[in-house]
Amino acid sequence: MTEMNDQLSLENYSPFEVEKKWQEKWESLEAFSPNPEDDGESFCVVIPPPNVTGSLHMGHAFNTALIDVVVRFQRLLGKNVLCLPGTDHASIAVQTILEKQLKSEGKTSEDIGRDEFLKRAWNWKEQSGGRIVSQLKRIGYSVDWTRERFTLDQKLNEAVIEAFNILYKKNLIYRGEYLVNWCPESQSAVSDLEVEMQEVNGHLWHFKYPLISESGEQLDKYLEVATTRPETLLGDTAVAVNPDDDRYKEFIGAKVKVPFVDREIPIIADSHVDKDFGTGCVKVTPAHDPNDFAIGKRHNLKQINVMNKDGTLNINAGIFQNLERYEARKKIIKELDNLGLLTKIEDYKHTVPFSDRGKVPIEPLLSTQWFLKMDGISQGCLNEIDSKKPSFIPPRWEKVYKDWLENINDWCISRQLWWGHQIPAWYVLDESQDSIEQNTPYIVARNEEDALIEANKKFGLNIKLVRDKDVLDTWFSSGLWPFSTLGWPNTNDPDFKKWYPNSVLVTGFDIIFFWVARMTMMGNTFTNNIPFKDVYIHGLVRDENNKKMSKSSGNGIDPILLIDKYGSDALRFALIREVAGAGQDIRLDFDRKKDTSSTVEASRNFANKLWNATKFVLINKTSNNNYSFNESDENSLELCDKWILSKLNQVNIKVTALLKEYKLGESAKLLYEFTWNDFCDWYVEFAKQRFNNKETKNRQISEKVLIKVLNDILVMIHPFMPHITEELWHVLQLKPDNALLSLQKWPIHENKFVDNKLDNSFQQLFEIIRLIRNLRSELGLKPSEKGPVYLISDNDELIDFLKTLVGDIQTLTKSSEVFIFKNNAVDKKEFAKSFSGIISDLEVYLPFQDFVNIDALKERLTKDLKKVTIELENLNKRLSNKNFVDKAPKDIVDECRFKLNEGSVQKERITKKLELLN
RNA sequence: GGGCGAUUAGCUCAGCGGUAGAGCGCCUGCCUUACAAGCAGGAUGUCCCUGGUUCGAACCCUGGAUCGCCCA
Repeated sequence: MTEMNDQLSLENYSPFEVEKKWQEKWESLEAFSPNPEDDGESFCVVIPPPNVTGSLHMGHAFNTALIDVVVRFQRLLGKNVLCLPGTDHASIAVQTILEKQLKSEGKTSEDIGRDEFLKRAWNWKEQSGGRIVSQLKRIGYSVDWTRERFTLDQKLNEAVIEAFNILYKKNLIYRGEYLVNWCPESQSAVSDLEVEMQEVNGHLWHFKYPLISESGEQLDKYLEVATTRPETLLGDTAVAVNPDDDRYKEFIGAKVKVPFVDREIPIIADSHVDKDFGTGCVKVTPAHDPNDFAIGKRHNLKQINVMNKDGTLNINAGIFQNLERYEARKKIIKELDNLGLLTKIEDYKHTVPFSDRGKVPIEPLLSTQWFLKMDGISQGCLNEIDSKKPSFIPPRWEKVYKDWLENINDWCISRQLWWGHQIPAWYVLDESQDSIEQNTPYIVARNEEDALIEANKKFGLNIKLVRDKDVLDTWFSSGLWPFSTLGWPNTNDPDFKKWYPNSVLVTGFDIIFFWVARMTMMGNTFTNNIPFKDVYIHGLVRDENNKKMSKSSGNGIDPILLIDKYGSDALRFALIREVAGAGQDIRLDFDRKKDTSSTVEASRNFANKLWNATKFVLINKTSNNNYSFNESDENSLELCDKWILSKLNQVNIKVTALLKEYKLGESAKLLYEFTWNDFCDWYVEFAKQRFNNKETKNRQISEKVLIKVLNDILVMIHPFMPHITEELWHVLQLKPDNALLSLQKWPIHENKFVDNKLDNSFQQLFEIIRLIRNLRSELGLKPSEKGPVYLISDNDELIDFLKTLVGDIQTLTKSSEVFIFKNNAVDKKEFAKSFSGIISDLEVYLPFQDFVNIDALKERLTKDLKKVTIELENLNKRLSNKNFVDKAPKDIVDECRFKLNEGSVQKERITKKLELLN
C-alpha cells in the first residue's frame, strides 16, 4: 500500500484539510482557466458579482453551490467551460459606509472633496475586498480566478463609457428635469426599482381652502381637501375634482387661496380624480407627487418645489423654511388648526415609498437627471421571448419578466454619488462661468480630449469643460457584465468570440428586474444577442423560522461557520439536496444555541459514508495495480455484480439527463440513494462474503466491480461534493496530485447492463432478507444467536435464484444454515411451531421452537392476513370493473392480475398456517 | 386592484394520473472492524376543503380556505 492508502485507512474523515488541500491545488494548477482556442463546445457562466466590500451570506453560498454544480458537470462532459468570477462596486452601499466612517471622524464627503473621497473608497475596497473572494474560494468554486473582474476595472469602465456613448448617439439617453424618487438619506436620485412600497398606519388630514371671488377677495366659502402629506400644500398649484362630480361642478374654474403662501390656485377638472377618495377634491402638487405631476402636465400647471435635497423645506415654504419635512408637517397641521381650516383627522392605512437602501421615505422631487429611454429597448427583448430567448427555468418566471418589460418606464440612471462610473458628459461653459444649469450645453464623449475637440467645433475656443459630477446607477454596469467581462467592446477578443453569449445565468428571483432584464436589454442593444441561453432562477434561503435572512433582522446564518463545522461539501450538498426544489425558497435548519444544522449534518454524514466506503475498498484491495473492469470480465460476473451494474447504469442515465435539465436536487437525491442504499447497504455486503472466499477469480471480479462502481459514484458526485471526491478518487486510483478528477470524463453508460428482471429479483431477495431479520427481531434473537432458516416455495425460478445466493442470505441474516425447498417436498407439520412469515408464494420458517410464543406468532400472521385481505379486496374491485379492464393500459391490468395472484397465494398460505396453529 | 407560489408523516420537504416517499426526530435491539457521523428492525398520513373530468386523482379542471411573495 502507498502512504496515501495508509493515511486514509487510519484517519477519519476531516473535511477541513481535504478542502484546503484541493482548493489550493485547483488554484495553483489553474485547473479552471480555460483556453478559448481549446477544443470543446463552449460553456460559460458569469457569476453574479457580489458587493466587493461585503461578506459571504447564505444566498451567495446557495447561488455558488448551484452554479458550481452546473459548471463542474459541464466540464466533466468535456465542454470548454469558463466560469468567470468578479465583484461589484455597489455604489450606494459602499458610499454609505464611507460616509459613516467620515462622520465618525467628524467630517463629510464635501469636506474632503471628490478626489480624496475616491482615494479612501479605493483603499477601503483594497482592505475589505479580499474577504468575499477568499470566502467564495472556501466553497470550492471552480471559477477562473485569473479572469477575475471588478466592475470598476479600467477595461470595464471603458465598456461602460462606450455603452453610454452608443446609447446617447442612438438618442436613447436624455437629460432633463423630471419628478424622480429622491432618497434624502443618500441624497441621490434612485430608480423606480429601488423604491419599496410599505404599508404604514398614517393619517388622512382634511382641511379647507377658502374660495376667492373673481376680484380676489376671500369668500366665506370653502373647499375641503384630504391628504396624507399636508406639508406639500405649500407647493399646491391647483385643486382638482372629477368633471362628473355634481358636488363640485359649479366650482370648476373658480379659485381658492393656499394658506401661508397666499397663492391663488384654480379649481380644475380631471377625470383621473377619484370621487370617492376623501372629499372628492384633491390638492395638486406637481412638484411632489407623481400623479399630481401628470395632472400638472395635462393642465399646464406650475411646478413649485418646496423641498431641499436633504429633506428640509426650502425658501418656497415661506415661514416653514428650513424645517425638516416631518417637523414641518406637524407645524403646518397646528397652524391650519389655529386658522380654523383643519376639519378632520382620520386614521388611515396607506402605502409609502421607502428607499431600498436608505430605509427612509422617498421624496418625489423635481430634479435634473439622466434617463435611459426604455420602450424601444424593452421591445427588442419582448420580440425574443417567444423564441425562448432567454429560456427561463422554471418557466413561470418568463411571465414575470415579460410583464415587467411591457410596463417599463424610463430609467433614471444618474446618481448623485461619487463611487461609481462617472457619467462621460462634459458641460460647455464660458471661461468665466461656473454653474451648470439645466440648459447648459454638454458633450457626450469617450474622454475629455474628444469632448474638447467637439466642443471647440461647436462653441468656439473660448470655453472650458466641466465633467458631470454624477455617477451611473450600479446596475448600468452590471447590465453589461456578461460581455464587458469578456472583452467587449472588442468583439474580436478571443474570450468574447468563444464564450458569448453565455450559456446560463443563475440568480435569485429578487433581481430579475434589477439585473436579468437589464442584461438582456443591454445585451440585445449592444451585441444584438440575448446574453445567455438559459436563466436558472432560484429561491431565497430562509432561516429556521422561514424568515427571510437579512442583515437588518440579524437572522443570517453564516455559511463559513457551517463550513468550519461540517465542510463545504456538506453545506453544498445540503443546500442542493435537502432543500433545493424547483425554484422554491429553501429553509435551512439551524440551532442558534449550538450553532448546528441537522440538514447540513446529514450531508456531512453522507460524505463520511463515501469516505468509509472508499476506505473499505482500499483495505480490501489486493493489489496496487488497479484491475480495470473490461469486457472480458463480463462473462465472469456474479448475479450481484450484474445487479449493481444495472443499477449504476440506470442512475447514470437518469442523473445525466436530470443535470442537463438543471434538476440538481433530484440528481443529488438519486446519487445519495444509490450510493447509500444500493452500493453500501447491499453491494459492499455481498463483496464482504466474496473477500472471505479463497477463490481468486471471484474475488478479483468483485474488486473490479467495486472499484468501477465507486469510481463512477465519485465522478458523478464530484460536481456536488468536489473536495472529498477529488481526494478519494486520488487514493482509489493512485493518481498523482497534478491529475485532477475535476478534469476527468463524466461516465456515459450504455444501457447494456440494465436488467429490470434482475432488479426485481433482487428487490424480492431484499424483501426476503428483511422478513427473516424482522422475524428474528420479533423473536428477540441476539445477532450472535444463529439458527437455521427454511424457505419454501412452489416457484421454481425463485428457488433457483435463491439457491445461487444462499450463502449471502445466510450471512446477511445471521443464520446458521439456509434450506430452500420446493413446497411439495416438505411436510409443513414439521414447522408447525416455527416462527414464520410469508411473502407472496414464499414461506419463511425459523424453527426456534423454544423461543416461539404461539400467541405472538398468531398475532403477527393475523395482522398480515388483514393487510393482504384489504389489498386483495382493492384489487378485486378494480379487476371486476369492466371499464378498468377495458380502458386501463394492459400492463397496469396485468400488474393488478399478477398482484392478485400473488396475494391470493399469500392469503391461502397464511390461512393454512393459522389453521395449523389452532 | 392585478399576478404568482405554497398547503403531503411530529419537523423540513420530494413526488405531480395506476392507490404514498426521503432526511431529521421517535421506539426496539446491536461496538456484526468501512462507517455509532454507523448497522438492523419498527411506529406514524381523511396527501387543506369542495365539487367535476377519468376505469382510476395527492397529482388534471371549478370554486373556496389559510399562509407567503411580487407588481400597482
